Amino acid sequence: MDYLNLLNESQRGAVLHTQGPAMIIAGAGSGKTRVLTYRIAYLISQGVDPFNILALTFTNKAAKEMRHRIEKVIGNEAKNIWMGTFHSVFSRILRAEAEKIGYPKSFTIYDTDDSKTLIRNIVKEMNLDDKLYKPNVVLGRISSAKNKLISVKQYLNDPVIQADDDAAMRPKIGKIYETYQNRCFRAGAMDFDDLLFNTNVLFKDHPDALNKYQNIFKYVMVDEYQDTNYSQYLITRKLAAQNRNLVVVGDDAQSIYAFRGADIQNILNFEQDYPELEVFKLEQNYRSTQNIVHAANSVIKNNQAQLRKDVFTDNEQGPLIEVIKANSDNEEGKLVATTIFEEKMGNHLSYDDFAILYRTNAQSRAMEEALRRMNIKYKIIGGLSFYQRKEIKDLIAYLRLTVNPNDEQALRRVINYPKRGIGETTEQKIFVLANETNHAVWEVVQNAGQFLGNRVGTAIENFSIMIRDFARIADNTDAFEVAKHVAKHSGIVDDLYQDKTVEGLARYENIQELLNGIKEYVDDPEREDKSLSAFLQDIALITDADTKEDADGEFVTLMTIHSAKGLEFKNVFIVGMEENLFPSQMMLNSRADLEEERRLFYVAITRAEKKLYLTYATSRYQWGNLRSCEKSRFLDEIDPKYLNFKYGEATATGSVFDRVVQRKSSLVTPPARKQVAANYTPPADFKPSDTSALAAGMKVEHPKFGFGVVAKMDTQGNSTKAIINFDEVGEKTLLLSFAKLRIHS
DNA sequence: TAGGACTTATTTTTT
DNA sequence: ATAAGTCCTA
Repeated sequence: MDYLNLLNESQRGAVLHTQGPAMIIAGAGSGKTRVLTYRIAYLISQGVDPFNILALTFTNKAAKEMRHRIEKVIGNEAKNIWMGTFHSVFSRILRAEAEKIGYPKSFTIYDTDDSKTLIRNIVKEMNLDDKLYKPNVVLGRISSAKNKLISVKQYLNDPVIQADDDAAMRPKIGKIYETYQNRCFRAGAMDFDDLLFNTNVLFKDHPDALNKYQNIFKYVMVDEYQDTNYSQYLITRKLAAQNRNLVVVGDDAQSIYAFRGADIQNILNFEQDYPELEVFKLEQNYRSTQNIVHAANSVIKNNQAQLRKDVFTDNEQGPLIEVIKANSDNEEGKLVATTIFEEKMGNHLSYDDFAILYRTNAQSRAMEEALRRMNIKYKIIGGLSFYQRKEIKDLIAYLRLTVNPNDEQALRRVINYPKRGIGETTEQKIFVLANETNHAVWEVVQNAGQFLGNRVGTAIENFSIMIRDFARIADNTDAFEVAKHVAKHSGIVDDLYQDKTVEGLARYENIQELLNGIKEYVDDPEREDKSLSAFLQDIALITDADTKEDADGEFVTLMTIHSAKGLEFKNVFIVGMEENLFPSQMMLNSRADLEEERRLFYVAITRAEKKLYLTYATSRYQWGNLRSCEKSRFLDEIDPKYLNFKYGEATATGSVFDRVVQRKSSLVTPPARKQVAANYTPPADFKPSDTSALAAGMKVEHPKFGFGVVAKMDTQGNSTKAIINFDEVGEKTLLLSFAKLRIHS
């Protein structure tokens, strides 16, 4: 039990609290994770079965790390603790209980793209204005309803909600929500919010199931409690209702997910629900220097809404925070890269000691370029993840369809990829029929022969046979064997192999990498369920931030501030400290929004252990054109006694001006544009000739291109092309079966 | 039906 | 800048 000696008084108090509700208010860097891990270790040492402990974290990464640390203290038993994100834990539970609420066991999890595409389809089907009903807006509305546990029925019957939507000129959102929900259900699919929503449904409608999990999860712990939404709050409240052993850990100053429905109110609710609760405040920061902690405090005190808390540290004072001004986003990148290089060399540091944090993913570009130029190894967390690449999504769509043929979005994606002659018209027919008869699309596909022409009918028939064949294989083998088979027999690999360009090769390799990943998945000796269905369930909830920590060598880490939460680095650069960027333009409209941005800044500052750099540029490219920028108001909120100002040297070479001049001059000579077809008007009596005997040297007339001479004939299989030199528009290659030509010789 | 040219929105953050 | 969606032509 010697680890108890490593804790300060309030930390120890929290660890030793084993029975009844508790709230731990943990300031940044106050040893929160340490408390959580020791508390779990302590529980187990007191005889609690690890199977009875549920620890909910915010990211998979946090869960993995915590499990690691507990393992170090208590060994293998740590594997038996239920630990993960809300989404992953409850999707596992839903998988086991799906049939109780009318979903198939192998339900699909729709990602945000699937949801948006579906909404786009629905808006179109309903003949609504897609300018008004943008997928983002509609999905946001639906999502926030679900996070508040507002069902379709409640949504449609709530006059306040209707008034809101009316006022926003979007009265039909309720109807879209209804259709969306029906379509998801019909497809056997849940979106991210449904995972939590349906867990609530399960617990509400099936007391036996609730009871079962109440008995399993005798000890419940929630990390990052300030970021939970109502739906999550209710799940934990229900689970803990019997044993009341609920411990939450949070820091109101680090609440940065209100945009996703997180509700600070949950902390206040917590105190009402459990009047007997014990509160522990962890206020000593062990992570950062005095300068950093004080600077962070001076920022956060500009917020009105906060629980007062005094974060302090006994650490050294440390160097001042550097503020660096650059003339452009590229120069900003250059300054960051050179600073990293010099710091590393001068102080014998590792690249692992550096992180570059930004507000938006788009900012990574300039940083990457600069780092690459200096040969500094880096790793980007987040952004477009591996699983969002087209070729990966294509293969995954086949796999999803294999497991759940009703998966509408997957079907749409691959029904005609690779090309198999099932065009848009046919696709429309199928979907319309499915909607009219309220059948799953797959039913329609399987009976497609009855209402389609021979040719298309056969194509669909073959497609359907192929998928059923995949499904049969999936029943008998593990995820890797199926995936390998599918990659080959779906035609994806062949299709990519055709493409010999660099990008094509990369896509081909990505497929290989996905297959490797699946192989690794099934080879994991601790993996119990190696089915394709289990694999799909798992990857649906994985983000790039969680994937492989391929530790080959040291590297600088680049990520958004949001994904940096919970992490720490010796040296941190917060880049893009500019108005409209950080704070984001979208967050300037209300005090609450601005305060969330400020908390985000607070989170960013407190990631740093030793040294912090804040950089901004006076101009930056946005959507392809140059904008000038002002430095962020947040810079002025830091007490200047903690700051040291530095300016990027605006040298004659490489400054932003060169680039402007360059851009301008390239505009002077507009890029050679392809000649547009001359507006040749054919004579009234124009009549295409029989072109079967067309040959090189013949003179022809085209209704649009005018007169020309056949340069060359090119027959490949059953398609014949003619390469013709037209007098007006130059050389054109025309497919003979389509081209209307009159022969003039 | 397929492929290319053209248009349009997107950049706030994530499970 | 870029990607995705739409329109047009053969």
